[in-house]
Amino acid sequence: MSAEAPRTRLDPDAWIGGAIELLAARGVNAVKIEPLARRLGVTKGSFYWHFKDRPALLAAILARWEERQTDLLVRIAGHADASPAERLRLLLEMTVGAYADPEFRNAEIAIRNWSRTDPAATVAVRAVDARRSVYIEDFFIGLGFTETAARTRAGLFQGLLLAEALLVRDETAEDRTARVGRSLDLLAGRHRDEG
Amino acid sequence: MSAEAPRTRLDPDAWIGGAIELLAARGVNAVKIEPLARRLGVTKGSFYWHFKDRPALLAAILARWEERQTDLLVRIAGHADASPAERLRLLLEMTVGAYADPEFRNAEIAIRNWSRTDPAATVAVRAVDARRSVYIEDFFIGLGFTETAARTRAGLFQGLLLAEALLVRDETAEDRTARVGRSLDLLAGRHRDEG
DNA sequence: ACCTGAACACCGTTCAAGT
DNA sequence: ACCTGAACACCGTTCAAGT
Repeated sequence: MSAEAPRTRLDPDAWIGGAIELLAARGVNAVKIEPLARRLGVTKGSFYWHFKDRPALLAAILARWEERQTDLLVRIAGHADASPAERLRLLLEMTVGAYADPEFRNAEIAIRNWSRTDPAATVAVRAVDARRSVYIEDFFIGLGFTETAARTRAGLFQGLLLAEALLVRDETAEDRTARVGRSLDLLAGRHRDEG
Repeated sequence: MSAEAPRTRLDPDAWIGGAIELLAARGVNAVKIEPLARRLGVTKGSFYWHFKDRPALLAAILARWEERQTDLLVRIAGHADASPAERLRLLLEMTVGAYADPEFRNAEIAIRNWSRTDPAATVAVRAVDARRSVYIEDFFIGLGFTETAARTRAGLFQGLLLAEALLVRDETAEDRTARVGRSLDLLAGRHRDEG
């Protein structure tokens, strides 16, 4: 019935979504109430209706990230037809590759660095890493490695995950894909790269 | 001749040193003029005698880091008696391990995250990574791998470097050392961890 | 040559008041 | 139920003035 311009009325999710965009683009410290309010078309005072303060917003971001990472492992588990090696590749591509959730692909490293200085972020990262570790180790055990060997290789896989997210490389997309493929083959015990 | 209390008079290096402490402890965005001035016992106004502005201080930090990383590669090259595998372990330990320069050990990841949002930091990180890559690849080539295989393994080694710097693990120091040892053995082509 | 002190702009937080 | 607007504290930057 109303003919007036749509008044901007927000819910906490809208603030969290906007906050994650800022986080991914420019780090935790760019997640500021006033610029965020401007982006959302409201005054900064209204933020405090939805959240107690800035730390409460940051906690909500972490909760959303943890949820998403857990979902991801569940989704991969759903690929009943995929081999352990294919699941590893899926995990890599869904975390840092082309199939990664764009909302979080760039947020991953921002969150990881944030965790160096904020105990709340440390807890979230530790939880996600621990879940990933168990998952990845199980893959390698599924490939026939001993528990010790699986832990070693899982550590290297997680390193690869981080390196792909973090390192700036002068490399074409094809070269990257090929190199990642050889890396996974190496970790999985095949040695196609030796030739 | 003067009997007065030592007046606090600083040079640019003193500001850079204090800035790196803040960077390592709490990230780039904690490198703020006013708190830094307080730590150094002067007023913030005096900062602008030594530096044009905050970006100029940040640029000086990056220059110092690049210098240090280059020095590190040179120092390792000086270990004429060390095998390629031992050099890799040295690089790892001097970058993230117990032998790392304490001024920069914690700054490493802070700088890397910083590079996601600041082009000047991107340039510095890219330069350091490129130099490290060449160096590490040469180690693997020295171990008898083809260029392609060396590049693959160098990528995994850099990942390991990042993982050790970044990941929060529930692991004793002994377990960590053993796992890192097995990781290096695996990358170097030995397979002691299979047993 | 280096530092102080006062000034102004920007963001976090609060809160009384609006709709 | 959600938003505005004004208020106050903190940090970046400038600059005239001190020693």
